[in-house]
Amino acid sequence: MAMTRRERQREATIAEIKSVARQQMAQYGTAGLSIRAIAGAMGLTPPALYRYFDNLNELITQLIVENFNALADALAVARDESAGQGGSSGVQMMAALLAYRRWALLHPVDFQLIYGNPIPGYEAPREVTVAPASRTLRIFTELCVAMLASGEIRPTGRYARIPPELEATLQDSLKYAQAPEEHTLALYFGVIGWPRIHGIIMLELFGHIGPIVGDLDVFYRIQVENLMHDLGYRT
Amino acid sequence: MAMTRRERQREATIAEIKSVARQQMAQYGTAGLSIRAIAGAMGLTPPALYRYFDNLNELITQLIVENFNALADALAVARDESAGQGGSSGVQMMAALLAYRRWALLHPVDFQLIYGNPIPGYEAPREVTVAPASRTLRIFTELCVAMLASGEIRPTGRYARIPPELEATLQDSLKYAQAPEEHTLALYFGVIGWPRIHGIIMLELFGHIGPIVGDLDVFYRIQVENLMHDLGYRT
DNA sequence: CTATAATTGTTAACAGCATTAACTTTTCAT
DNA sequence: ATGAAAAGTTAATGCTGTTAACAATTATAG
Repeated sequence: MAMTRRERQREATIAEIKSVARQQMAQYGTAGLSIRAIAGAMGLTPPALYRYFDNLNELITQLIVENFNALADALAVARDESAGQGGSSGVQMMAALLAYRRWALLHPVDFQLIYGNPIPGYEAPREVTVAPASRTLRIFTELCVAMLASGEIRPTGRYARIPPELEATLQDSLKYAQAPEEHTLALYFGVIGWPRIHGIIMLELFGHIGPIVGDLDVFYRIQVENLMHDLGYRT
Repeated sequence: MAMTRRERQREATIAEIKSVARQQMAQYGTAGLSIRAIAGAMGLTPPALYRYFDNLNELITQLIVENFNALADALAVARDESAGQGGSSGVQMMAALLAYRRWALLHPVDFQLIYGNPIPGYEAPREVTVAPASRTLRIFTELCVAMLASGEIRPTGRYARIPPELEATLQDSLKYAQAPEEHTLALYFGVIGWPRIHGIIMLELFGHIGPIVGDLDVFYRIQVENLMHDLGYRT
């Protein structure tokens, strides 16, 4: 890992580019992402940036990857903090679910960059983004595994078993992720739960439900509790 | 409503602009929205379009309004068709919920235009978009009113009563919409249910859950049924 | 220590974008 | 038929990403 002086310099410049890009976006929205603006803020001429990125899309892609990772990290931190305070798997799960929204509200532009339609004409290359993008769901799923194992969640009724039409594909997904087959129900709970909270945040970010329900902190917390309840969580 | 010949011509031109804009967007994504491209396709010079729209943003805004209305219309049609076939309120509700996704899949770009971050640097003026944007939630809410009134939905447990912290604001929202106060629970169900299906579609559109669950038609249908079940719907 | 190569940066230019101003043509109404 | 209103054009401004050609800097090998 020994880096020459120049390599370190280069890494620093790349980091600065991303940092400035992030600032610009936070200030002016996803529209603020402009090669010329970044270069200007760094005291460079625009073409200089092309020594560090093939083009603007590549820069965006790297920002997206970092955002996916930052979100997943935030979830992991929230989970671990909860665990450190002796929180059960269910408590950890709720902590992670709350962290999902907290991160989205703290970094609305970054959240839109990964879960909205970031830049017109730009399509994120799946082969690069899939892995970091999957981390979020995996965290939720793993917590579901723990909750099922500990019996904190005792699913009943419709939620007690996986819909047969979906079971095969879900199991394949687990195989692909090298996870044990018994986790299928947990994965199902993951893909059920994730969109439930994601939709709230999406609509909140664009102001579609805020004015109606008023206190979105409370609303979100209750929906998290509703989700846990529906999955069979009993306090 | 008597229109002069010139007024009719003008309306036709405006309609053509929007139509071409829609085509361009459907083909090249939200990025395809370009004054020059539209003008080119119409055999006009770019500045000519400024006789019909103050600027590109205004055109986008009008497209957004039309999209909100088109989506709500699609829901209403689905609901009415179901009603015409003797469907109960619950069946109508599920028809509307399925229509929400169907419209999104049929018009992915239009859906992103209203529920994603459409164009960088563009922010939809709320005073114009709020009304058409609210129609969707209203349709869901009204169906919840009907389901509650007919007893098709008998909410239990957590869903039996509105969280006290939210009740006041929800009632205010009803007053604003000149709806009777007894509909508060229905409105609550609306703001619960809408994000639940919205999140699925958002994640589906960006390819985040498709590969995992496989058959999204089935997955979505089951989640609609889960939602209905959680709200207290018993077949 | 010097010469050579690699790296980093610059200037100039191209093509595309939205938008405005000034001017011309077309169309309608008095 | 005349004059006003509407529609469309050309020319220009100032943005954008990107490329090519060239200059300066920096590291490495002899």
